[in-house]
Amino acid sequence: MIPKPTDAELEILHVLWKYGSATVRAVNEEQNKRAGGDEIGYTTTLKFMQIMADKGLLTRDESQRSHVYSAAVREGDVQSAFVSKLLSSVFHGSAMNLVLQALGTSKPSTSELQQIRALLDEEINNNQR
Amino acid sequence: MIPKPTDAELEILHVLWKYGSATVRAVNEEQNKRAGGDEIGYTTTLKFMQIMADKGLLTRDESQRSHVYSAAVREGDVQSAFVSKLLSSVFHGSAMNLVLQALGTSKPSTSELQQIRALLDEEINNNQR
DNA sequence: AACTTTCTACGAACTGTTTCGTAATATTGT
DNA sequence: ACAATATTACGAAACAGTTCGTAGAAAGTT
Repeated sequence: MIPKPTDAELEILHVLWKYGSATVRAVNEEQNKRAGGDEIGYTTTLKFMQIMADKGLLTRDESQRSHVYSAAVREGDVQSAFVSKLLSSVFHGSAMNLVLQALGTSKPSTSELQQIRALLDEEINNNQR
Repeated sequence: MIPKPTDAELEILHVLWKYGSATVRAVNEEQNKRAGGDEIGYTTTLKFMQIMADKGLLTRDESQRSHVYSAAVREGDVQSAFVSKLLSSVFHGSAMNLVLQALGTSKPSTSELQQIRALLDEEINNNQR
């Protein structure tokens, strides 16, 4: 089972999922480019990436002086872990309620709704067989 | 904006949503009836309910010696807050991806899928107009 | 009235998360 | 070679969440 990342860890994972691999410096600069509020200190980013490597969320290549990190977990797996947690802790395990809430909360466009519908049809067909 | 409840607070809210209102004693007993692992101490439940009343998550009637608490937030609003947070922190704001992940993670039955599809069709029709 | 039980309030310990300062070491520029 | 800069590692402070022990007041029992 993969460890569920914290908020700060998720930010770092997003950068690494986007770029594939990166140094602490590059990740920290990307974070601060996005950041609205306070700047995130370099050593803060460093510390998290070290912790995450310990936890198994990241791998790193130490052959260069500036270590190069990569995500060790897939984005889909992390999303799945969060969805499972949310389902059990907030939705009594009902995926249907979650889906309805997601649709209600975020008003997707008609074309997105149709895409979801298409996926749903496929799913139903698979079940039938 | 309603404060996002923590895990322990959520457990208490579930009990109060179910029963409408309850004393600390009743909530604590319900929690321990469900609990798999360690018992939750009475004062632990009490402390949380006091904190939650301060935060505005609960209201309480102090006219009796045993104070009677009720949820001050609707379950749907709390679900919506969690979905919003999850969307922005894990799904880049894409409700569609969240829906797909929810369907993939939890394998709903065919009849549930059909219910969701019906809702979706309604939504699409509303948009068209 | 004295004893026991139940309740609230408060404080404090413990854990996990976030943040950064400082020290030690390596690299680069003059 | 020396100074300036960049990088890692470590430790610790600050904050939030969770858990409970103890004290004191109120109610119930004998």
